[in-house]
Amino acid sequence: MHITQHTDYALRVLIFLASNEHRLVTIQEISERFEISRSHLMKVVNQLIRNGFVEGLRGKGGGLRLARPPQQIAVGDVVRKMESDLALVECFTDQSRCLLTATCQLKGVLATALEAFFASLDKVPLSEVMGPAQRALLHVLKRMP
Amino acid sequence: MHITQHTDYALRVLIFLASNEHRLVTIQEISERFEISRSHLMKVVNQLIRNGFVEGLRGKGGGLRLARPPQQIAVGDVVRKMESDLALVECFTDQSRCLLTATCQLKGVLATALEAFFASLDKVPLSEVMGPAQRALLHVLKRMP
DNA sequence: TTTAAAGAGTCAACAAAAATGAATCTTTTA
DNA sequence: TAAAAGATTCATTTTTGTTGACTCTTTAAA
Repeated sequence: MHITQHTDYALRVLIFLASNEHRLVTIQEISERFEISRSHLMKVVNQLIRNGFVEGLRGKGGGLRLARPPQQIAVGDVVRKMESDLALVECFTDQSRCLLTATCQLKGVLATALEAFFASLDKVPLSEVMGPAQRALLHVLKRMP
Repeated sequence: MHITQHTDYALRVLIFLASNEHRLVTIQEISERFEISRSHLMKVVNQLIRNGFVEGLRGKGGGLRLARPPQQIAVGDVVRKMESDLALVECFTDQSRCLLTATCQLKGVLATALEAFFASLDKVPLSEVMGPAQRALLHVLKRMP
């Protein structure tokens, strides 16, 4: 049972962007801050952009920002979109050759459990994993003109 | 997000044993039935025995049987015991070097979701994943002297 | 209209984890 | 006491995930 580091990084990038909502942040900056190689991080960011969580502005003076306010981004959604392979066991796929398939109910039971996992994560918006200090900052900024 | 095939096999072995509660089943037989190598399956069975789900009787005429009736074995318990590494993300471990650690609440959120996953599996006893036909057989056998 | 700053994509190398099975050892009971 | 069962160890192979170099494309500022 693992979430790929890819997904882990994605969440951290989002948290970082949420903590810097008032400005554009470059991949360069994040890669330095998190001590991850730029090109590696790029792939993570890319997927975040393709999935509509982040807006990437190219060209001089460009950078990244959240596509929506952090209150409207559910952690569950991010994990679902970033984890490409959610087949918990072989028999989730079409080419299963498990000899119990006909009779066993395992697949449904595991699928239900996976839903429970995501349902739990869906309840949590990005703004709630940011940490108190950063969340407070978010409130202050909202009041500013 | 994956469960290892190891765990998958473990569940299948248990289902098979539950479907043959009235007799001893050898690893040999299971390996033939599931088309898995004997020595590989052995490791799975071994772990099942060490965790008290299965009783292994050695020597001539020996074999395997469930240590408890299938109604008393929760799927969640099996998965928990078979999956050795339940650290969803790096920061679950002690040596985490995530630079957000101090402030971010991700760890707790993911841990809660993982609990929800297992809570869902804990509700399901082995007897419920066996398939209707086999379960019916179980009832009949219970009534026999 | 050029240039530099940004993201996008491709590719190959590397590392870690999981799966597999051969060979050998131990226990036990018919 | 021999044969049938599980137990253990080890090495190999396969798969998956991680990493980063290199090159391409876009775009806004100078």
